[in-house]
Amino acid sequence: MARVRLVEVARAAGVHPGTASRALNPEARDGVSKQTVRRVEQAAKELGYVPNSMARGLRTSRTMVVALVVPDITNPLFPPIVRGAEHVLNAAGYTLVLTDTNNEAETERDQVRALRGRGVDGFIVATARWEDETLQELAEAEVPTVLVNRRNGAGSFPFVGSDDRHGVRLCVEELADLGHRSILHLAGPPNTSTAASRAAAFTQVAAERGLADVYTASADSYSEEAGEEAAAHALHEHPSFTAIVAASDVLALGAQAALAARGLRCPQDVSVTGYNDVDYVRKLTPPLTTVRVPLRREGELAAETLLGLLDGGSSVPTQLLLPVELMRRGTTAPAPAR
Amino acid sequence: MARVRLVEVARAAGVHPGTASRALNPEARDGVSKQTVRRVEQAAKELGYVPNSMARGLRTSRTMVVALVVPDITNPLFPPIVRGAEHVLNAAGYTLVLTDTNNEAETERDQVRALRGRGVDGFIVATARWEDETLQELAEAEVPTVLVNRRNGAGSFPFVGSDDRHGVRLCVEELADLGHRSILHLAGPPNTSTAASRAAAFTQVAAERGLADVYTASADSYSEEAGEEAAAHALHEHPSFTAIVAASDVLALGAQAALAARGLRCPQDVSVTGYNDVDYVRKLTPPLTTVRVPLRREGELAAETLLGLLDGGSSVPTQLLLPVELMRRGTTAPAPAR
DNA sequence: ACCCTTGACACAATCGTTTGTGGAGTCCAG
DNA sequence: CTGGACTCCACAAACGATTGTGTCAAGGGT
Repeated sequence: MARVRLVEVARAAGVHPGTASRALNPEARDGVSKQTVRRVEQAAKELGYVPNSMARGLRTSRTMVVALVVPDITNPLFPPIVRGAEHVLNAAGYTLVLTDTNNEAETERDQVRALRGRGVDGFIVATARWEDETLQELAEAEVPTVLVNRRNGAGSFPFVGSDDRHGVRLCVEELADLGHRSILHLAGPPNTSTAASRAAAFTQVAAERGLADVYTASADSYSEEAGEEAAAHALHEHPSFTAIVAASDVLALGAQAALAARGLRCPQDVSVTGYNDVDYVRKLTPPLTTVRVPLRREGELAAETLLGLLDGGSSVPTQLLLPVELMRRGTTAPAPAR
Repeated sequence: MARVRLVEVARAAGVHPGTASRALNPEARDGVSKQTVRRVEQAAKELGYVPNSMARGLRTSRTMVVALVVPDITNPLFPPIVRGAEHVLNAAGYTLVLTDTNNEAETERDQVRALRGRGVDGFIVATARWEDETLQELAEAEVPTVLVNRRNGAGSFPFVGSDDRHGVRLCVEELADLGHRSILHLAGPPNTSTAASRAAAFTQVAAERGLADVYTASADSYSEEAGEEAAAHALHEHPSFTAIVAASDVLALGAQAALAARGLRCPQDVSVTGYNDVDYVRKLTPPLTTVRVPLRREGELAAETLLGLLDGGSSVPTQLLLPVELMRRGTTAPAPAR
């Protein structure tokens, strides 16, 4: 059963295809009589007409497709974002293509180029590095793009993220209130905005609270192994820490592994906080104290922002920071007496 | 900077667009001299020619896009599948669109229809129910489709999954070997193939091992809450169980919750096994004994199968069952003396 | 010397929409 | 009764590729 085309609908309604096209398109329905619109719609419904989006795309050069670029869909940070974005995109008639860059700048570049060739209308990018050539390409070509979760240095794109500084503040203050004076910040890889702003917030808040014995160690990536390694090294140098503020949940897990390796208990000996409140960390024992980030909402807002860009034209790049919340759980406790 | 079209490449190479098209297409390169092919390729590269996939799609009615349908990308079961599928699809020049049905049959139907309208070349479906109208529609329209993880009753599509029966056998035998005689099977929702085959395997193996006191309880969905409820109910009726074989990891978590609610410890009082070996269950305390399923491989194979369908035409529907492996961890222990 | 084959390319139709333009009809005012 | 002003629609040209069918020349066989 071949697909029914616009011509058939037009014939059934006794009008010219062009007229049928306008009748079906709410934007252009002005020049068509109500009568005709009804007849065409009727015919379309009866024949089960589904417009051929390639023909349409060819003519209008809009595909109604947007791409979402993530480093690794396996990382529980991203599925909620994907979900949120897909939800609002679908509602607006867009289709979401997901692309997983495997955390490699090169694959990312290739993927994005391929997608551009496919005529994708816009990008939501969750992989931004601080210096990011892919994003630069997109900027130069003026491809509608919005950044989510992380941003780049150039700052030429709208960005939807969360209030990193406040999140870290919550952690540090909580720990300070619990009596901790000697705190390690386990930061993310330096080429990411999240790592940078969280680290900056850490030193600032530590200073505000008069914490003198603080230190920042950077992990090479947002992975448990990198976290463990960085934490182990830092703990070796500065065994005095009684608390660790990790820049992400997986880093916190790495930190806990490093503590365990040194025979330190969490939270009795050393408190640990995570970041993101990824799905499962509340089920661990002890459940991880962490900062809840509204990931799904980020995805939704990123999509909405992109939609705005797509039909509204370009406005001033928005920078949207969603509020975060401290989830007090089992990995934080009063500083041990020494 | 407008995109360069085939005409421009042709002009640059001094040939007709039609010839340029053939020169660039490895399939049709026969009727073109090596000389010309080289000139055209050269020109294409210099001008940075990227074919307009909509124009091409309109003409060839192939979009080089396949859709992957998942119930909930937030469920850690699916990201590895997505990843595997995307990997092989990309390598073959295809683009993957992800669609999350939110576990609702109706959204699924709508999404699939919309995607069909978009001219998607094929589907990989991970949401199959035993009786599935969406799949029936796809079958009737003869849309290239392969099922992954779960299959439907009709069996009209190729399927890539894992050896459910063997996985359950491993669990039951392990528990029997540990001395358990009274085992509960916490099954998934009855309209899924995974639930059915795992439950069938359970009763079969239990019979083989001469286990008399066995019972199967079905959860309404693959969710922790449903698992807890079903397990709580079963434990209320049959307090004698010393082990639970859950049909999925999240169900196992639900079962553990139900045990805790009754004041029973795992594994000292009751052993529990999960299924799938989803990413984080090994980090729980105690780490979950479960069946490892090669999810990523499933995704890869599903994609390969679909590719075969797409250019090879239709062969006999394959049913591919990957081997599984028991991960002995902390939630299984010898049966307590009574 | 003639015809036929064959290789290499040009030509033009085609995929299914959208959209600028023109034309037929109607209505009302001058 | 004529001439605008409208309304509603038909016509046809795009969009950018692919592909069946010609065409032309060169080459080879007899």
